[in-house]
Amino acid sequence: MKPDRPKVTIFDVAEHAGVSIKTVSRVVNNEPNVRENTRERVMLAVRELRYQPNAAARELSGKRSRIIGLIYENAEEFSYLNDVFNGALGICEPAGYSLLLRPLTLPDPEIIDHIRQFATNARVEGIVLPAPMGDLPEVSGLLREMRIPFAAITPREPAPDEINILCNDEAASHALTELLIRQGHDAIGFIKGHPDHGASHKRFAGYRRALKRHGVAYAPRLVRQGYFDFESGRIAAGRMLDLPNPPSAVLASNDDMAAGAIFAARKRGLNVPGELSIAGFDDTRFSSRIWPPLTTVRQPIVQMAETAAALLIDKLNGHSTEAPETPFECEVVIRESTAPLSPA
Amino acid sequence: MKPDRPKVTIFDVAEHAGVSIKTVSRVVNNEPNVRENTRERVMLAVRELRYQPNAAARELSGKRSRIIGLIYENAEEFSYLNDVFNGALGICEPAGYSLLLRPLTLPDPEIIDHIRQFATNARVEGIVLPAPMGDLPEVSGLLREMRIPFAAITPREPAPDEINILCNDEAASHALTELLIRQGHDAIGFIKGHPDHGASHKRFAGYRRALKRHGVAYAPRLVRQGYFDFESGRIAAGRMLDLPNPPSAVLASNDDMAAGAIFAARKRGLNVPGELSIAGFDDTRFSSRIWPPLTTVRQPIVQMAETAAALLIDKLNGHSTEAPETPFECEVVIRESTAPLSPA
DNA sequence: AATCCATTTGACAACGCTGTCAGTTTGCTG
DNA sequence: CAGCAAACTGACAGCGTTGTCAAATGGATT
Repeated sequence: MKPDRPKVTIFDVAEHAGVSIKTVSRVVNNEPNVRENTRERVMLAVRELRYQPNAAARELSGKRSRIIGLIYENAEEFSYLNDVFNGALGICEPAGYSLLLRPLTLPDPEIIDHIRQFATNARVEGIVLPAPMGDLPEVSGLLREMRIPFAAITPREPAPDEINILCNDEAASHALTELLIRQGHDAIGFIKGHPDHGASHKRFAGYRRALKRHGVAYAPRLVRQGYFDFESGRIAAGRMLDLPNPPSAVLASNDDMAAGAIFAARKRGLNVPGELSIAGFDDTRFSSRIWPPLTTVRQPIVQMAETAAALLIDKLNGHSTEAPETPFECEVVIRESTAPLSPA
Repeated sequence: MKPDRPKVTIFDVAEHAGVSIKTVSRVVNNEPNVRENTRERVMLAVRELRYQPNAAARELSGKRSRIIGLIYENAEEFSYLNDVFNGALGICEPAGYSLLLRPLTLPDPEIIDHIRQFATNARVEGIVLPAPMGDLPEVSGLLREMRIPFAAITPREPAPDEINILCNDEAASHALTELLIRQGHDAIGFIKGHPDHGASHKRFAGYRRALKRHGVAYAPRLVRQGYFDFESGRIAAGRMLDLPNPPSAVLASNDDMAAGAIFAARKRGLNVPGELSIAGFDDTRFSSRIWPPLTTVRQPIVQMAETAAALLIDKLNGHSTEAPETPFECEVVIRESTAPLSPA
């Protein structure tokens, strides 16, 4: 059942190198106060014997599990999770940390218990909280109370001493809206995101600011509530399109809803972008693969997750957390789902 | 930095219940030979003190890490991974296991070292290998040599005493091809999948068997090599469509390539399904959200991953692994990307 | 009541590492 | 070359469990 290879322990290395186990420990953990000469001798023994420290013993003795948790909403709609996983894993791996996933289905009345159990049972040292987990006050409150360091990836105001990774959603949304206005659209529909996500509000704010700046009247009838999923986008867009004076462009708060909007347009025989321009947000994997390819906003999710993990690990290791307080930059990606307002 | 709550240890519970620590251990681990009376007393103490066994100590002493690894190909194209994660996590969680992810970028010349390190360093007890990891002989060979139990999710012939989860790819492909033939198509293109994936061969075999069975001539010019990604599907389909006598239907070995095929058709101004029927395989999340929604084959990935994890855990716990030797059933999902051959 | 097993319980030694602290060596200073 | 601080090194005690094996208990049988 278990590997047969006789386990090499710290004692074997110590003997081989002619030092005490403590010295081996020092070398392996890069602690100071070891003569260069000695260090090399130990390193050699480590390599020759292929010594791999026993993680369980380390944890038991040193109180460091080297495990980081990642709690996420288990909604299949949020395709950005893959990027989050990849980014975080890419940092944890070389830093000697393991990443433990914990999906949660929201809303979850027992969320507190679930997280508490995850934190205790899986003995995680720190936790990464991609949106919308970082937006939930009960979650961040619990972790704060449990004194478990965490890094939230969400556009909320950074709390003091807490790691918070954000990007300029508001500005990107502003830019995207501006693009549509410049293309001649003046009846621009907006599909809001899930109200519990910080990003939803930022994106809506950018839209409104752009309208105001360019003197386009804000029409509440052209704003619909969505929930970041395909279906809600399809329904919200459908309602707007069935209006007496439908919009000539629709801005959805994410790509899933934009895809829903395209679907709704197609069902009504509308040509996109000829008769209706549609833009999304996120630049998910399939945004460029549906027809027409979506005009959208690309966020550097992988980098954001990398930064979250890196800062968290720094913090766990007691380094001063030099948070980069400038938000990450989003980028408007113009594809074929948007076009200048046709004279018709 | 760390939770302040004073840790409750097995000693506290023992004292509280008036028994020895060993008895507490027995109760907590559901071992036999404890008087019912005693058991209840201990359980009570456990609950009152909210005792949670220390995983590191357990592992150090008992040699059981309760960690399962999941090694996967880090190709963003394989959206079925989310289902695999969810299925496996759903089983591991309640069984008290943690799931550790290990993405690998293929081809990886150092794959052996990477896996060896993952297995040792992360001290996993067993490993889940979704396709195409289970298809790589060096991977299964290494795990066999290291005596690490694994569960492969891939359509290969089950090795004796090894857990192998598969579904009837071949039959599903046969059914899908048959559907197109019944709709009047007799020039049906086929885009093969990545040659290193067992599924590719099964799917191609089903296609050929259906052609033969219905007396449709097999035309090598209508078969192109793809690699399961969007781009390769787009290119392969493009080549076929540019042929003097293009096919009236194209069957792609997965949905990403089918999406690529739709894209290629659109670029050439072809109406799908009016002038070209396209079908895929996998029923990924966005298959029903692109236009036209894809006719495809749905595999019960979540269930397959659940079964893989469950059987693996059974094996780790020494239970007889009653492998369900009947493959899982795929299901043809008919949507709007396929239509009867138009008389034109 | 004495005897004998089967069942139940407990004492104690691992498990492999890091923290503590004391002991040893080294390199300077005067 | 003694004297001393600073730089190294090592002995040993935990960390919280489980495995081993001996001891205690209880019930059935003489």
